[in-house]
Amino acid sequence: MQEQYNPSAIEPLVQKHWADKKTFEVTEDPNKEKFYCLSMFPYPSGRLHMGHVRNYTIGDVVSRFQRLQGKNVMQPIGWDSFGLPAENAAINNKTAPAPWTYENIEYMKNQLKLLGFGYDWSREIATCTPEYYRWEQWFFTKLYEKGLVYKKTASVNWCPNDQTVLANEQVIDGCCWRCDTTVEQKEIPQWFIKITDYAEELLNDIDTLDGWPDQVKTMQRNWIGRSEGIEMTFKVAGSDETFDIYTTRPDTVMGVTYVAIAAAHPLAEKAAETNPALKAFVGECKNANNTEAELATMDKLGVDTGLKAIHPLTGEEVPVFAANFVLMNYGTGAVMSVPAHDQRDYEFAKKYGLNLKAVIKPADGEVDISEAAYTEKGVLFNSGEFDGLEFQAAFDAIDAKLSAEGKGKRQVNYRLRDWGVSRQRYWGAPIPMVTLEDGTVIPTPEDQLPVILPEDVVMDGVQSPIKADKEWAKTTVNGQPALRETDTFDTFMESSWYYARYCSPQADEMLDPTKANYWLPVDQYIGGIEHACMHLLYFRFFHKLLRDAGLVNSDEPAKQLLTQGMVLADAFYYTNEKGARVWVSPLDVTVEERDEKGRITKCVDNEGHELVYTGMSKMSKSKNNGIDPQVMVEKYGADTVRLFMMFAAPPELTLEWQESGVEGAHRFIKRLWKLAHDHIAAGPVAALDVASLSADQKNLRRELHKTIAKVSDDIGRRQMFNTAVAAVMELMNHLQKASTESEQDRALMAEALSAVVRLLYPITPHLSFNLWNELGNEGNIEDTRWPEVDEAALVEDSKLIVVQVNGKLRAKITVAADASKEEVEALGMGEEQVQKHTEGKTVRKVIYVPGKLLNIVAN
RNA sequence: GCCCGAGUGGUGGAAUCGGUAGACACAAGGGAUUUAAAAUCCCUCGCUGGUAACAGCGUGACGGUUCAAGUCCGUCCUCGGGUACCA
Repeated sequence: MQEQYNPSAIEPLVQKHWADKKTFEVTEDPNKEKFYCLSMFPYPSGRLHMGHVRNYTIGDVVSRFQRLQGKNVMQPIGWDSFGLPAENAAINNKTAPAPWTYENIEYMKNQLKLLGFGYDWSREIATCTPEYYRWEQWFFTKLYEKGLVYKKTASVNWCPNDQTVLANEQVIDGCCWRCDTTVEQKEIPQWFIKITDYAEELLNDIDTLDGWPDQVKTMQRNWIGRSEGIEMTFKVAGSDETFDIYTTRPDTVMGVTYVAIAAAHPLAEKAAETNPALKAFVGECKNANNTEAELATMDKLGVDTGLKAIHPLTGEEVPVFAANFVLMNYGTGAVMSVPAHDQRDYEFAKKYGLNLKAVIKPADGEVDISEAAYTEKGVLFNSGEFDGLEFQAAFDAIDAKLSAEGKGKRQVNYRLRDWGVSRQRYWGAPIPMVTLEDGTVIPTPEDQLPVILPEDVVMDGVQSPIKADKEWAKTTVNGQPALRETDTFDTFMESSWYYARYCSPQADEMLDPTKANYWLPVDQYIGGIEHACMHLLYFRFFHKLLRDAGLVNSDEPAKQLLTQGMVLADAFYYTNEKGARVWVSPLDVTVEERDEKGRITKCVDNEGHELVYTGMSKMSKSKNNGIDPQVMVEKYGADTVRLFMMFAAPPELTLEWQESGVEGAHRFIKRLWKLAHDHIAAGPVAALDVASLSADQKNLRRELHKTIAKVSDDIGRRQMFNTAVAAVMELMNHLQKASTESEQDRALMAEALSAVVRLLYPITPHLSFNLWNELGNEGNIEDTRWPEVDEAALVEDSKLIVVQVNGKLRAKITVAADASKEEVEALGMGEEQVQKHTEGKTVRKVIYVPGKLLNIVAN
């Protein structure tokens, strides 16, 4: 054994061993409990970043821990390889998206291997290959046949200068990111999948996701947004036209003083024909960006259409406004407005001089709407026959009346909208639909799948190559000429079922149900919280679609979910002669001065520029503060990088990259290596005889077994890897101070080191792989079992009791483990500090938490 | 705007079910070792007062519940994630 710890010597050898022995390749084994551990697969952007390293280290820790629990662990990896960045990179580098993507995959694959992740590489998939996306295309045609797919027009961001569709990300302050032209909205036909058919089940089944964080479950519930309300019909005065509105506050319906309709509503468009001001407004609204954030924060504008609507209950006529905050695509395209009881309506009414009519008041007082709307639920007044009713009674009564008159009905609505899967981009899976000469649209027949995306293309930066090449779309279906769909799928399609494909990655069908049902559901899924609503909802939705297609037999795709936080780093800049900020990589920064607390007060870069330190921010290109994992692995070794990542923060919080912390992790590993080396160098060890241990030895052994219990719980149940590492560090501090003189001292050290090496194995597998054999153990550490707790070693003869007076700590006493409350109280009262603080007071109450705390309440 | 989180020493964080606030690290300061340095090892380290014993204060802010609150409740502030075509 080498005296010095040298990761660059051991890590490649261990990695080669894993590759040669195919240690992590697994097959279905009905005799073993399975464990499917899945990390969200990466987009092959070029190089691994620290966010990936964090995600995959967590996955590897869980996988290796479960393996030592004796389970049949599958941990696959692949590439989410369709997407927008490949198109941009292709344009910039004058190449095509495919070769750029495949090169990135090769590079990043090597980086993953350097980090020592225990993947079953035989299951690797890339979603941009026809072998993968053909089944997605096939499945889409099956959904179409089931009636779960439909086509409708929907708006996209359109740059009139580039003649191209832009993603939301490519629209900056309403303008094209490339040419700065004002972006317009354009209605085009697109494909949708009816996720709303599953809204109720997706909502209800959240209750079964016991292993998911409450945070994610709450976000999904709100995203689906079930509401109960009433849909009612308004007539347009002096015409036969009607329109519907939906409200969750039917109790306020008597307070309606106007209605608002979308600018794109047929009624508004018709009225605009004879109303120039309205026509101008309708035109403006067409070009407004319609992201939710923008809609909610923009100025609420409207124009009177001149139309009057007839209130379905009072028969009164109220004005109809066209408004920019009502969208034709969402809901019915019209809303009733109750300015007295809705803040948005209140502000709108004040702006346009519309009436307010208060109809709800608090049960115990009067309503005041002089400053703001009264939005609480209360008691109805000013509402004729409904006066005096409370919310639910009013809801029921108004529903009954509207239903009886055929003017409305009770309805459950969802905020969730159907999933638009069409993208007007090249680098994605072609949507397998064709249009026949007579205009009929049908799915691509199964024997013509996959619809292959050509890879040898030239990106002109404007149009998708399969749209630019007019020949590509031409095909023949059932002997008739036909045109292929040239839109591609949203890349969320690929990431919605990859977890199932991993179970049978080479199957000549979408998936092999026998294999899928062995491995699924995923036992542990790990990824960023940013996916809480979209990816994780599509993922759950797709699983139900697979189930209803008879391909899997479970209801949910993943039992347990862990959402990891971001990775931040220090950011520094200086201002150059032109006044621009030049961001300097933290690796090129030298700290010259610190204040008395150790805070940075002066730092410079390699060229001597004095820098401004801006604190921690998310690792990004724009701030030049990304730390390359590969550089860190080369400098410290993979085990150190992994250990630091797991130790620096709990997995769900943001993690601050501190190189001094990495050095600390490295020092710890070196201390362990030295302790093991010195122990081994001292020669053979006798068997441990627990009965003969001294008091000190017993205490040390208790620390050891407490640590085993804590680390097992921290990794296995709590997923607090940081405290698991801290516990091992604490144990190591004890071990380093322990005597090694007697035979039993050394026997105890052998037990401890063999346990420590296994406790750290999930986090530092290369180190543990080595030390396991160096310590004289036969076989590979992968085939051993997690250390067991000796309950007998945990027993304590005495307990430390905290003594408080009125909740303030005054003394600590040690009592026999089986001491009674009376004995503890007597001992506690006898303490000098307790006497002092109870002097002249009467003891009112004594609270005793057995084995822990005594609180004496006195005044 | 709306939905969801987070906020604890100089710093990252710990405190698992309401019961000792600051585990474990990092940084800083002091010391040992060394010709010297690196490395390593030892000590100190929330704030205020005090030589000390000790006392008071202290978990974003302000209130509340409780024998006891970082933890529960209410109001607010700041930062982060999402907001349906970034992945």
